[in-house]
Amino acid sequence: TSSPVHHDTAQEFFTYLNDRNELEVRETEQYFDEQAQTFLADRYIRGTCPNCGSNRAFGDQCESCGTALSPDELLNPVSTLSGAAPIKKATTHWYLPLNKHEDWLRNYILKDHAHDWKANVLGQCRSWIDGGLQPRAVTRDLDWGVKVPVQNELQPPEIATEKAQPGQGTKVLYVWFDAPIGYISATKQWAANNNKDWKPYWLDSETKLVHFVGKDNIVFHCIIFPVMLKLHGYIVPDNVPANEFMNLEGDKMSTSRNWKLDMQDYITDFIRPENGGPQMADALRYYLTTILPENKDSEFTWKGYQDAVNSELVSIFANYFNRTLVLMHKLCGGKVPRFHNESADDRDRELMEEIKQLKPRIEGLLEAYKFRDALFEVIDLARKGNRYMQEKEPWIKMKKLSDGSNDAAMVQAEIDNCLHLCLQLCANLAIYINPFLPNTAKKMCHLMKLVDKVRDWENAGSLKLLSTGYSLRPPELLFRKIEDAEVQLQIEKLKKGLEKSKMENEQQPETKNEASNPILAGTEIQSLKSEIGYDDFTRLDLRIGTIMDVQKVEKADKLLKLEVDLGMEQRTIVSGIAEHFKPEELLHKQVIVVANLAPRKLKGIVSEGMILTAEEPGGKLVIVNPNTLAANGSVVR
RNA sequence: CGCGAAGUAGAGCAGCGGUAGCUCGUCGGGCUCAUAACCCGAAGGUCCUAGGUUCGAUCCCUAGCUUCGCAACCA
Repeated sequence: TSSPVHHDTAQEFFTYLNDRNELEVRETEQYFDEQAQTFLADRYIRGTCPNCGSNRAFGDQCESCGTALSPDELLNPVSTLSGAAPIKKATTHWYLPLNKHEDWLRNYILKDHAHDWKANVLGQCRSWIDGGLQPRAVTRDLDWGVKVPVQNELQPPEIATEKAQPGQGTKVLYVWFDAPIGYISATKQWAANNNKDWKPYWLDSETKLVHFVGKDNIVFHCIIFPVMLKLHGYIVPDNVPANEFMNLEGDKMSTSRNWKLDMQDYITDFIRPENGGPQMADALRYYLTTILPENKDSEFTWKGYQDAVNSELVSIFANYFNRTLVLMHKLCGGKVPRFHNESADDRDRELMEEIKQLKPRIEGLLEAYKFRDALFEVIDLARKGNRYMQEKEPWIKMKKLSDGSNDAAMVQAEIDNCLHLCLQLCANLAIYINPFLPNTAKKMCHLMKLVDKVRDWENAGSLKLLSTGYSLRPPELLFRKIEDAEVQLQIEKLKKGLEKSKMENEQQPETKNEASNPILAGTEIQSLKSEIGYDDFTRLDLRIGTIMDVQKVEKADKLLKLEVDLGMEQRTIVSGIAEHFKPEELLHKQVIVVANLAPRKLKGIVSEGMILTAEEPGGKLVIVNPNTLAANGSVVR
């Protein structure tokens, strides 16, 4: 989204809508925090509720009485960023009037797609639409991002008078508006690179647009982006089969905490030629597909990975392929035996039927976005192959043959038929598995000396993929197994990474952040506040304290109630850090306390001070504390 | 009482009014061509809890509990 193509596309998109009056311009007075030099989101403003008198109401809603508010109604507003009283400032923004499109959205989602969208997606959308759609601002006052392509006539008046500060000078497209347009600009770029026309991909009604997203992304892809697309005359999503979340070894994945699967590590440990080769990428693909969180959150565990790979992918699928090829070399001299139609029995015909019928079945599952089930069907076909072979027992028949059985011709025909069918099944498996495990399919075809074209989906179900007399390469294993030690190693690595990130965070704040949008990278470091005098500084009374007790505050996600020993006294401090620290992590830790901050009630508890934390660009909090133990009550300056 | 989704065998998941299923794991047996692989069989479940509707509820309704998301101008 930082490329010129994207900037052009996003600006064109904006201009197109703006020129057709599909956007509303509103000049609003918004609260502005002079210290933080930023306009304040409703939620960043607190004050006294005009309804119940609670002094902890937010700009949009009072937590105490539940009344919906607007920031203007608050008495004594305070910025939660700096603690200062914000001032009012005029600013102009463009809004996308989602409310005007409610009827269209109802038809589009709740009627047209009532039966082919997933329940969680429909539920989420219904909740949004029924909740009343509001115009959404598509621009923001920032000094980075895609500039709003409009001349100065709509720039707010304060620009001329105030000295230039970051965050004031320019209007940019707000991230959520410009990010999905990235899909379009990416298409343009790709088309340019490949000598294609990008237009049909976004304009032809035959094109099917499908967004594969996580559950947190549903409303953007189902409501907001479709409205934008419709207004610009582009096609709208045909489906948004949102997945739930995948966790890792019992905890949420997090880049900043190093609790993640690192691709580079996986490549080093598994995919390097000496460690398994490209098939091991497929091993990961396999496991990930089997735990796809299609209906509920799922969990990646290395043990689960090992089990899935070893006992399903290797033991059932790859082993079937391997034993077939080995047996063929042993019993049929490395060539595909002929199929004796006259000797075929019901069991043979049953298997042939199953091979054929799998094609429509998998197609149906893929069309319904049931990838997990589709892959299961492929493995199940290999399972059927194993069963078939077990029942036919060609190796026993071969013994009979060498023992000088009387009807040798018939026995030979049975062996031929069994292996012929097993081989055709192998070729089919390569085609069926190709959409899921491409590297594996490729290797299978290589071993069977099949050209790339054979892997085309149209060939699935055919029983004539390998012709009689065709000689095949000597068998090679498709995958290696995952050893217990490797699983241990990966888990150790994970834990070490977590420790390491903790250490690093304690020593020095990291600069990397979790934002996926490149525009956000490196730009979240807050600009400096305005200069203050030494006197201002001395007004702060900072003290060393030790946390003696930690409790979660009831019915509050973010609050922890801390008992802090300040030497001369013990203070109760309520801090909004529950999402970043577990109570036991904080117990007995030293902290720096703002000791002379006016007491304040939070969730009914009087908080007598504030503990200092550092906020990293990614939003992660780090406790600020003395390098070595210091006496409680020590003055910090 | 903000909204949505989820809670089913040790684990991962299907099912969604009529004898509770699948994969893996466990146990027992068979086979030996195959990466100790394959095949057959068995054990293992108050289908979150409590009420209700029904001839009958895992499934429908109500309430509650737990988990995860969304909502607080974060895509």
